[in-house]
Amino acid sequence: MQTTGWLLDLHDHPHQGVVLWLMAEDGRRLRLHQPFPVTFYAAGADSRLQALEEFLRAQPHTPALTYQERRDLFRPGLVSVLAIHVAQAASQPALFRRILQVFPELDYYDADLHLALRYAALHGTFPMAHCRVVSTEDGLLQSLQVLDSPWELDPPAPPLRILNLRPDCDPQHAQPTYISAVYEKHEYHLSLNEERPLLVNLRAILQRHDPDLLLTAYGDTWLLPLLIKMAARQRLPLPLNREAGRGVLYKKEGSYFSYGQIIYRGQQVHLFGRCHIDGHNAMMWQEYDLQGALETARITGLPLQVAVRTSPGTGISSMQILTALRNGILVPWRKQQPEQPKTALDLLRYDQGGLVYQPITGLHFNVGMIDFISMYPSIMVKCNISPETPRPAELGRSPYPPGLVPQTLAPLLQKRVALKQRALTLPRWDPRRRRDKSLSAAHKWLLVTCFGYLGYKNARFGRIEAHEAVTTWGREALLRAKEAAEDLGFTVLHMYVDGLWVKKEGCNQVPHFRPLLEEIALRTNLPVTLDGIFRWVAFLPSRVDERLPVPNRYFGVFQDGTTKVRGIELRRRDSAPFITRVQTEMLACLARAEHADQLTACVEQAVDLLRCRLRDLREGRVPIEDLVVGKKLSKELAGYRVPSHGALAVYQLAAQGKSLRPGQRVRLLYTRGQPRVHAWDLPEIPPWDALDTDYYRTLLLRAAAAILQPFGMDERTLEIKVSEDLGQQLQLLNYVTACKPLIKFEPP
DNA sequence: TCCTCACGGGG
DNA sequence: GTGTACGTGAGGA
Repeated sequence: MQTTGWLLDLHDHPHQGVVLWLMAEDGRRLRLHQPFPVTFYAAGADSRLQALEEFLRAQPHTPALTYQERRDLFRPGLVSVLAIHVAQAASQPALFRRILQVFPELDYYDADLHLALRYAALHGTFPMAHCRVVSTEDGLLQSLQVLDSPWELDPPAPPLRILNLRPDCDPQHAQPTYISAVYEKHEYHLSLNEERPLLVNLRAILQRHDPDLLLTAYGDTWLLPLLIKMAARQRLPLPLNREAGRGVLYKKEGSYFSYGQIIYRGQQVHLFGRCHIDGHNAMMWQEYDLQGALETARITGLPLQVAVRTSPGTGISSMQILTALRNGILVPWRKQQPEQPKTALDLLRYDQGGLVYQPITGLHFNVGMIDFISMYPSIMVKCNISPETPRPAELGRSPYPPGLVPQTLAPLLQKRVALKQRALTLPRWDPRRRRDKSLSAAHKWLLVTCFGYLGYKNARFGRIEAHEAVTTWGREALLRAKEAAEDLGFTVLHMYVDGLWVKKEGCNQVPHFRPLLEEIALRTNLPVTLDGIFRWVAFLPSRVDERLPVPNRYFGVFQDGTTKVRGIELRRRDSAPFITRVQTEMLACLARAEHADQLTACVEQAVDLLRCRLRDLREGRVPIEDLVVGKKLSKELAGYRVPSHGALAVYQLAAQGKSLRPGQRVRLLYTRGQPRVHAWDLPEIPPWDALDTDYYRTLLLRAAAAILQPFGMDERTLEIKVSEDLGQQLQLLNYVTACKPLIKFEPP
C-alpha cells in the first residue's frame, strides 16, 4: 500500500522498533512501525574495552559487538571503538545506564541521542516532512521517501487538526469553573464541577475530531494532570494518546541556568501519536506562535512536543548532531562537567566579548544605522570557524573545507536571508508575511545561540578557542567599518557589537549611505545592511552621572515613522504595563514630528499627555491590572539575604501555601505601608486606596524624564512642570532660569 | 557609601 | 537535555 502524507511524530516501541504517525493526504491517520536497531560506541584502554565486552556477553539480550575505526572531531586520525549494536531502540537507554555504572572511565559516543535524530539522520526525515510511504496491511513500513526539505520557503502545509483547550481563568490566580474546547467552528463548554460528564464529553470530542495537536493553556502544569487524575478516580478511560496502552510521559519541573539568568520550566506532559503544546510552558511561544514552532521542529529534527519546550541551545545542538551523524562523525556523550569557577586570567583571556564605543550623548538628526547581518553566525560560516578547523587568518575567507559548525549553519543563514529578501517584495496584505515573520523569529534564536554554544563547556561541539576567534573577528569587523566610515567623512556616533550609528552633512537618504555600505562589505567580506535612517535619535547619559555616556540606552524615530528603543523602561519586563504604555505614548507623540522644527510642539504635547496620565493615576482611573509588575525570582526564598520586592511577595504567597520556584515570575502591586508589596496571586485584590500611588507616580516621572531628558527636561523640571501647585510652578521659573535654557532645535 | 538584586541582548 | 560575562540602575541599610 502506498500513501502520501506528513510525518506527525515518531516514538519508540518495546517490540516494534519505531512507530511513525502519518497524516495522510486523504485524511486518514496512519500508525506505521519499523524495526529500528541502534548502535553506540565505547572507546578507551584495550583492557577496559575487553572487560566491557565480557560484561555485555553476560547480559540477557547480548547486543552484537564489533570493533571499528571512526572519526572523533576532537582527535586527529581515527579512534578505535567498540560498536554496540542494540536490536531494539527502546532498550538502548537502559543498557547504556547500566554500562555507565560499571565503566564510568570509558568514552562514549552516540550514546544519548534522541531517537528522532537517529531516525532523521538515517532516513532524511524531519517532523512535518512530506513523505511517500509503502507499508503492509498491518502497518509495517517497507519504504519511505521524503518529498520536501526543511529549507524550502513554502513547503506544502501539513493538515494539522487542532483542538484548543483552555480554562476560563489562570488556575494559579483563581479557581477555574469550566474548560472551553474549540475545534474549528465547534465550541464546547465543559464544567469542571461535574467530573463524569466532563470526561464523557471530552472523550466524545476527542473521538469525534481525532485531533493531531492539543493546544492548551496550562495543559502541562495543571489541566492534563488534572484530567488524568479525574479519569483514574472515575475509572473512565480518556484517550489523550492515539497510541493505545501507553500512558502519557511526564517530565519534571525544573530551574536551570541559561543566558545569564534562571529559567523556570514547569512540569511537562507529552503524548504518544498526538502532540501536546502548552502555550504557557513553551519556550518561545510568545515570540513565534505555531508556525515558528513547526519551523523549529522541521529544522532541528526534534519532535514538535520537544522542540517547543526546549531552549534554542538544544535546538542548535540537535542540528549539529544531525550534521555529525550524516557525515559519520562520532557524537560525544554529553559531557556533564560542572562549570568550574574561572580564574581572573581566564576571564581576561576569553571574554573580551563584543566591541562597544560609548555614544556621543544627546540628540542627533539624520543618523544612519548600519548593521552586520547575523554577525556572529556570518563570521562562523565565512571564516569557517568550527572546533576542528584551523584558526582563520583572514576575515571572511577560509582555504579549508567547511567544518561541522559552518556546515550546519550555512543553510539556516541562507534561508533567513532568502526570507528577508522576500519580505521586501511581498505586499503588506500577503498572509505569507506573517508566517515569514514567525519563521524568521525561530531562525533568529537558533542563530543567536549557536555562537554561545561554541563557548559552552558542556556543548558537544564547543571549543573555547573557536568562541574567542568569533569575537576577535567581530571586533575587527566593527573596527574596519568604523575606519571605512571615517575615511568617507562620516562621524561615528556610537558602536555596539554588530552595529554602528553614523552621520554626515547632507546624507539623509538611502543612496547617500550606499557607498559606505559597499566599502564596509569590501573591507570585511561580511554582509551588512542599512537598518534605516533616523529622523532623529537620542543617546541617553548615565542616570548616576549625567556627564557620562552609557552604551545601548537610546531611542529614535526612523524616516518611515517607526521607532527604535533600547535600554529604557518600556523595554524592561519588570515595568508595570501602565508605565510602559505611557512611555510608549509619549514617544509616539514625539515621533509625530516630521521635521526638527515641529519637535518643540511635540515635546509640549508629550508633557500634556503625561499630566493627563498622572491625573488618571491620582483619580483612580488606571485599571489595577496595569499596575501589576512581574519580578523574576533568582533563587530559592531561603537564599535571599536582602528581601527584594519579588521575595516579599513570595513570602505572602508562601503563607498561603503557594510556592514559587527560581526562574518563575511573581506578580505584585506596590502598596502603602509595610510590607511594600501585595502579591497579585493572593486571593483578594487590594482596594485602590491601599496602592502606593506616590511610588507609581515616581516611576512614571522617571520613565517620562528618560524620554524628555534629551529635550532639556530633567526629572526635577518635569516634576515641577506637571505639578498643579502654583507655588511649585513659580519655583520652576526660578529653577529653569537658574539652570540651562531648554534646547533649541536647529533644523539640520 | 556599599551591598544585593534584576535586567538586557536579537528583531 | 542547561551559552557567559558584564554594565546599569534601583532600593535599602
